[in-house]
Amino acid sequence: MNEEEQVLIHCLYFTASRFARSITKLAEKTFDFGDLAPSYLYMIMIVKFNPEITQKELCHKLSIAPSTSTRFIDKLEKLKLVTRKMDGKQTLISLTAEGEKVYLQFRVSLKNLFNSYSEVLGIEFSKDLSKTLHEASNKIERET
Amino acid sequence: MNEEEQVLIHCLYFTASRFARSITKLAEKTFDFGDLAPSYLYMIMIVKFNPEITQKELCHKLSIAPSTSTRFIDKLEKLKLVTRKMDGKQTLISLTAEGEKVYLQFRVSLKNLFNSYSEVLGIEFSKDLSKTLHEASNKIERET
DNA sequence: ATTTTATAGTTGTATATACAAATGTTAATT
DNA sequence: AATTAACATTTGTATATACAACTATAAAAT
Repeated sequence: MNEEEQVLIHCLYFTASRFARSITKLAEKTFDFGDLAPSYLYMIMIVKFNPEITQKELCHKLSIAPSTSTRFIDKLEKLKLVTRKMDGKQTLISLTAEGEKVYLQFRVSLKNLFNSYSEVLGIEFSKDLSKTLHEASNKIERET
Repeated sequence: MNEEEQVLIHCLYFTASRFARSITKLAEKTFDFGDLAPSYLYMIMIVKFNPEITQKELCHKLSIAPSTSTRFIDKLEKLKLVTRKMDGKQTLISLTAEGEKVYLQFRVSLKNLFNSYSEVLGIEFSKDLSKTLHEASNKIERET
């Protein structure tokens, strides 16, 4: 193995970005929701479990920037999947009935996605890796 | 832990994207190259180790789409860090003297980046995780 | 030799995402 | 009560990235 490869393999920034690209491609193939990219579906899920969640809290749970959340919610609102309710400084987000329906489909797709990558990477491996990444993100976000 | 968190933690698409965002932020803080985002630096490194590399090969080594490579090279060419040489269907990419200089600085920054995340995640952990992600990407790209 | 097919790269267009500056709203200080 | 500071969200703008359609070149098949 040459030096270049060594560097690429050992750089977590590089391997992590590449891995995210690979698995995003897989996710987009598996999730067939017309216009909705996978990230929107996670937002829907979080709202499902936290009705009237504040936008700030949503950002935190998804690890996205506030401006990104505004754009996501704009789109979901236009599609009539969530509603905004202003409450002083804050904005509370909830699902519409249509949003609930999409959520149910999403859960099915999630299983499919899990099966797709588990087939390639192995079930236990996938679970472990996912947990590891989750914890590593927490550490980085806490410490920086 | 509630169901929502369970789902988020176990979905590799989600944890991988989030982790990539976290570490990209760290990388952007560490790499201070004015206009050049980290990905460009990796491209420079690969060209450094493979003078006259074809664009296709570059795409493969970086796992990026051809159109993305065109845009990257456009930018690097404009900054006079690489040169294009047409050769039939193919385009060969090489570093300029200025590109070589940037490469050297980049290697220093890479060490800094490694130190940043190793401090938070641990040295061995970081190395292992990086290797794991590298291999997992390979598997996914091979099998899909 | 001409036509067809395959391959490499580019261009148009779209999207997720971010940061910085602006806006609006509540809380704190004087 | 008036001013200031803090906070939440939005808007403007930029960027990495992708796909699909296009162009240009080379290779293969007739």
